[in-house]
Amino acid sequence: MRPDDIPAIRSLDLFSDMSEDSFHDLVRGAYMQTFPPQVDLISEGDPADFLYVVVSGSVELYARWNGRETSLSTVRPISTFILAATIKDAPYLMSARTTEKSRLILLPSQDVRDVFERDNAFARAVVTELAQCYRTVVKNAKNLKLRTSIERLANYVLRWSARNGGATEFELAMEKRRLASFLGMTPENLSRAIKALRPYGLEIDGARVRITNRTDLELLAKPNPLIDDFTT
Amino acid sequence: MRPDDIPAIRSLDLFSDMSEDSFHDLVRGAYMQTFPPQVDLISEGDPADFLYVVVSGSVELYARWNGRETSLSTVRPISTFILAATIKDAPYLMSARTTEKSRLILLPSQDVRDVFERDNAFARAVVTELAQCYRTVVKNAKNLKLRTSIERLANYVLRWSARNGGATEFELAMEKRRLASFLGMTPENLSRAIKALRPYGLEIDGARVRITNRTDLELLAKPNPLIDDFTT
DNA sequence: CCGGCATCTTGACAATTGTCAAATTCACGA
DNA sequence: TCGTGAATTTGACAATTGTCAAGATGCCGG
Repeated sequence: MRPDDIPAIRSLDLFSDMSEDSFHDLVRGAYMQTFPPQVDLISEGDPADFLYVVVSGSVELYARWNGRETSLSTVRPISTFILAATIKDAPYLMSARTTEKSRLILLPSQDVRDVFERDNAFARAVVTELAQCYRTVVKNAKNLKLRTSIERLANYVLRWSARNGGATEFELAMEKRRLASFLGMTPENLSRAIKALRPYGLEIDGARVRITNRTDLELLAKPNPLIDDFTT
Repeated sequence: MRPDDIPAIRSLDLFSDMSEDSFHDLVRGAYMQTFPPQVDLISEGDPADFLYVVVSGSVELYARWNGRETSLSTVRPISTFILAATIKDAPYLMSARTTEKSRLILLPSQDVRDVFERDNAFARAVVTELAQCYRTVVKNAKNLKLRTSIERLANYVLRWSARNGGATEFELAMEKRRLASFLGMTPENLSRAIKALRPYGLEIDGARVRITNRTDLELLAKPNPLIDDFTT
């Protein structure tokens, strides 16, 4: 593991409060690895051997059933994924693959569980992290069940605009195929949703997003902090 | 609070490991209350003033947006709800109402957070509980995104059959309107889904469920532990 | 036991979303 | 720069799901 990655992950909320000893125990058995794009990291159903930390690049979490596949989330630096499976020592519920060249840290799950048992500050940090994850998935479920695909797209764009400091123009963070899957629709349907939103003040040309009329777009999207605000 | 409710909630995984002192601190400020059916307990967006424990009856967690409403889960005895909001001191993401006459324990959130800070065993129990909640919602999201409404119904029935010890005949645990909402469809669509499953070995007459051909039903439902097994 | 009301079911229809095939655009390596 | 293959878009169509209205059923209180 590169020496300069240590302070980077140490500063994560999940690891910042724990004792120096515990942190040392955690990273002692860890290793860092760089993966090319589109590499399968884990497969749903596998035992949770590692807790992963995305240091650079990005990782897609997805799931399969009966020949169908859906994208559930994208993990960006610097954060961890599959913490719940690691702590519970349960099989992964989601598969993971890199979407681009990515540097990952792999922490052996047994070490994570050992430190979790010993270090109280770490145990509390895990709570905060899991509570955050839980609330994010609940918001996701609300988004899926309460909104049509056009509404989901409109709100997705507004969320990313907010994340970019309220920018009117920015780039899509993933290819459209993946975005469609994440939003719970087909790529064809996403194309049509994009066209349908043009009269409501949204233009997407390639990866370029332009909000031409925020008022109209918000009137249609009706963004709601209890679904769209990913800070609370 | 009735004296005989104390051992009942003390035996919950969430409370069983904590110190006697901590438990006492927790229940000292708690109060127990019995509510009639269809009483609104909390509303999404409200500050998380209490952690709730369902002692008897049942509570529906639901959410609203833009005039639409969807049922997200049903909490049955004995378990808690809205633990994540309580710990994070964040607004509720879901509303809650009793579905029947229910006895609930209300633990002031501040007390829960205080004990969480002090009692390490409790902090770890919270982790286990939250990890469980998280994985349940993830399974739910997979169910919604990967399956059609008919498949969701078929798997719902098989899950409840399993929960009833593999029974071939049992009663629906909620009215159809609520079930439809939970499964992400309209009541009309649920009616049709029920009819569509008759040739596949499922009969639902009123609240009575009869699996007449488990093989065919499973062939259609393709149940999967990574979506349908609520024990892992 | 009956009436009234909510739930559930059904039919007809509309909207949404998915599927398939073909055309077009785009990105990347030779 | 060009060619190749993947991604995206479009059109035509089908399947799924929702909406509305009406009728049937079931439950509860008087």
